[in-house]
Amino acid sequence: MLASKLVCKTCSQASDVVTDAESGEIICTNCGMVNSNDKAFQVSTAEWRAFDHNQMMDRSRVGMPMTLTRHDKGLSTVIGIPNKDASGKELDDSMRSMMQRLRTWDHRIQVSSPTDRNLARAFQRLEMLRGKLGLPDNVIEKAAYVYRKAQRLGMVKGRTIAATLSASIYVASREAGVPRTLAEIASLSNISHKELSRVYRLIVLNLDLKVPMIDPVKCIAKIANKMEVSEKTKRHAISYMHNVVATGIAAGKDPMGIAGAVLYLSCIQNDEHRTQIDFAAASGVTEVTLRNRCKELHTKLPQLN
DNA sequence: TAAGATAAGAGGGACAT
DNA sequence: ATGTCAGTCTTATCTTA
Repeated sequence: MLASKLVCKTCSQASDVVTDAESGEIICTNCGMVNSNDKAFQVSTAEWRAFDHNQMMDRSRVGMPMTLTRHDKGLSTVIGIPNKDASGKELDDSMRSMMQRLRTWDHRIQVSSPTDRNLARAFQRLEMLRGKLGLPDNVIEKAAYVYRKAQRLGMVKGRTIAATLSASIYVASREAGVPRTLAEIASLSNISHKELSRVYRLIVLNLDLKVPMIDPVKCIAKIANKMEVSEKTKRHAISYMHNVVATGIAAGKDPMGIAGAVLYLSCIQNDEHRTQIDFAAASGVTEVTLRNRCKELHTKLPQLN
């Protein structure tokens, strides 16, 4: 357990907040509020205030910020390589060999349990995928959190780390409202779409998550950026999409398919000629699906076409 | 060459057994 | 737990303009 001073948003007290070292859950010691993310708390700013350089140096808290994306949450210390003592003098032979033994154990203790080894490997992979997928830090942290929980529930057993991790990333990006499709994540992490979606459903089920619907308006923005359509068309498409969502046509359909169709029709209306093939590729659906969505929009919302 | 149509097949959710 | 069914999406192929 790690303790720090935070302001709980539930009881508004600057109380001691305890972080569960296992799950990363945050507990307010004043009102007992348990939260799975730190949005319910804000860092108490009072003790950070500094009015001159000396105070600032005095009050700065050194060290890396805590992160869930390392198996030890980035809190461990490591015995360094140079064989020198604190004053910079070379160590004698017996001390030198002792430090070597300590280094060995230092390393063994840090990544010792099977759980830690698993997490270490998973987060190594997470770091690799972060760049490929272009995901912001909050999504990565969230993914690490979801993975820890899944791991604790024994869900990685019998499955690959890669699949569970990728599913965690998908969950995290959905929750953060960053549109990434299952297919995108699957192909970048070299897992089959099928396996990924299976693990994803399992995680949602076992962790009892309520993953929000992907915002179709965000999908519009994503496709529009890829296709480099004009600002005017984009705005047209977004207002169009609001109408579509209001009628409930979008329910049960792939939001990327809908977004692609809406954007395609908006382009036609604004005399921007693009092919269905291009839109299908940018949306990650087939032309047929795109056409079907277009047809539905034509029949169900004729006043907007 | 782009768009439209059709058919077969896969995978998953809802529901009953 | 297992099977069935309706609905969705994909792939492949052919036709139309």
